[in-house]
Amino acid sequence: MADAARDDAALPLPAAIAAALEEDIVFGRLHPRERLIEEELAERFRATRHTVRQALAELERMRLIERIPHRGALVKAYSPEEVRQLYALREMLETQAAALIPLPLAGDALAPLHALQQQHAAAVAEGDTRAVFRADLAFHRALYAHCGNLFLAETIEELGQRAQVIRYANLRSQASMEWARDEHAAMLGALRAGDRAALLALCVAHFRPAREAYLGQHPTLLA
Amino acid sequence: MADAARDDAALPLPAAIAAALEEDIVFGRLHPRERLIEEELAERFRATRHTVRQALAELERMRLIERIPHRGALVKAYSPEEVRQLYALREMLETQAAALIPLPLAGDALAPLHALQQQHAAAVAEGDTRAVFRADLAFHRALYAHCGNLFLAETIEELGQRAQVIRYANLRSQASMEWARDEHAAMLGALRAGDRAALLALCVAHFRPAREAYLGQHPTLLA
DNA sequence: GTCAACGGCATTGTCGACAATCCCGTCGCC
DNA sequence: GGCGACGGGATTGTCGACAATGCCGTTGAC
Repeated sequence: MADAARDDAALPLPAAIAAALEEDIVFGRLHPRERLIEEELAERFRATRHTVRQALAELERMRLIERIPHRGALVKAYSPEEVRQLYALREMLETQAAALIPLPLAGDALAPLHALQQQHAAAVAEGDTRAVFRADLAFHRALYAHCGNLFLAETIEELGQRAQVIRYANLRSQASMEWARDEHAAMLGALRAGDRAALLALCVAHFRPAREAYLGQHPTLLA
Repeated sequence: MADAARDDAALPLPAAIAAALEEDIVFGRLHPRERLIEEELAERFRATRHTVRQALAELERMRLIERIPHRGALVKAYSPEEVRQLYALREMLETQAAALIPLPLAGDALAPLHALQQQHAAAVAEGDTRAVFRADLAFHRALYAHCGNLFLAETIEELGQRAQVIRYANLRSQASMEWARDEHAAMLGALRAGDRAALLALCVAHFRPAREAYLGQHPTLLA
């Protein structure tokens, strides 16, 4: 079990608890199938059980946990086949979205993306994995927001959330974080240059490795 | 405001309330922007406010309503531009899914679909719009379940739910219900014959009209 | 006459306590 | 010795009451 609540004060309490648990799941401090007990969490976060309950509902909405009536909440586990299907859909959507981004991207549209990329790079440099995680999410959201279709962008984000355990398993290796950083930079270059083919290739190449690594590491996870 | 709770007993109470409200929204008994007041609903469904709250959370998850903290729940409204984007994504996903269904579909895979189509046809014959609505949902879910990608099927269903107000605005016209029925039959034919081109054409043609009708009818709905 | 501050009312959000459910070890019967 | 019924303990679900919030009409000052 992980350490106590991080002070993400300022955001509503249930959201803060959900965020903390989300990180616990992403960073493997809570493993698939592990049970989440409301009262324990309430104590850990010094909140009422009611508040914890709301946080669990939020995590269920994000599909990071599964709740079985009268039985409680489990960290969700994906079978290799599910991972393959999830990634197939993500690839299809992200490819489509990348194809829809107007190119070249105007300078004032590029600036915020660039700022996010810098944030990500800084977090990588400091080895602050939590910040890397958040910055990476923000970068990808901002990137696909430019596809011009609100629903497509939302769907991509939701599926990305579901895949978090897989996507961010590599946050333990400095090398792969640096890889991601450099690919982000390359994407910005393609956006600026208006090089559609390069952008598409980068988007696909960007998330394939995580899938492979996960499937290699959990070869026969039954579920 | 609509009439009292329908006896969808047997399913958990919050789900039953959510289903009833869902139908109210789909059939236009609750219009976009209309406010949902917890206590009124509690009285109407003879449930506690707590139960109603859960139902609202469920409807929010389905994106049929919007909840603003301390201000309550509103039936969600879509601007014409949002409708266009939503439909663009739906078209893309349903086309892809239809392209992935293995053809021709084996007989024992066809049978359940056929049964659902019959249910739909029966409901159309009786003019039971509620049943038509439910049967149509079931038919499409079963159809796209055959695409072989769980997540794609789920995503299609979720986006379909979000589009319900648009999709089912035509349930007030007997003619369009009969149209839908005939198209379902044609889809089954294409599945059986293994005619991919026909299947794709049907899937696209099947939901375009609802979009046009909605956009025509709500020409400048601000939002 | 206009505008800002106040206060009452409708509504939503949270709490603590209690009820319902399920898992699992124990007992008794065959 | 195996197996089903029973029951205790842990855990989740629900309730009624109370607190917090925001809207809106009213008031009063300038």
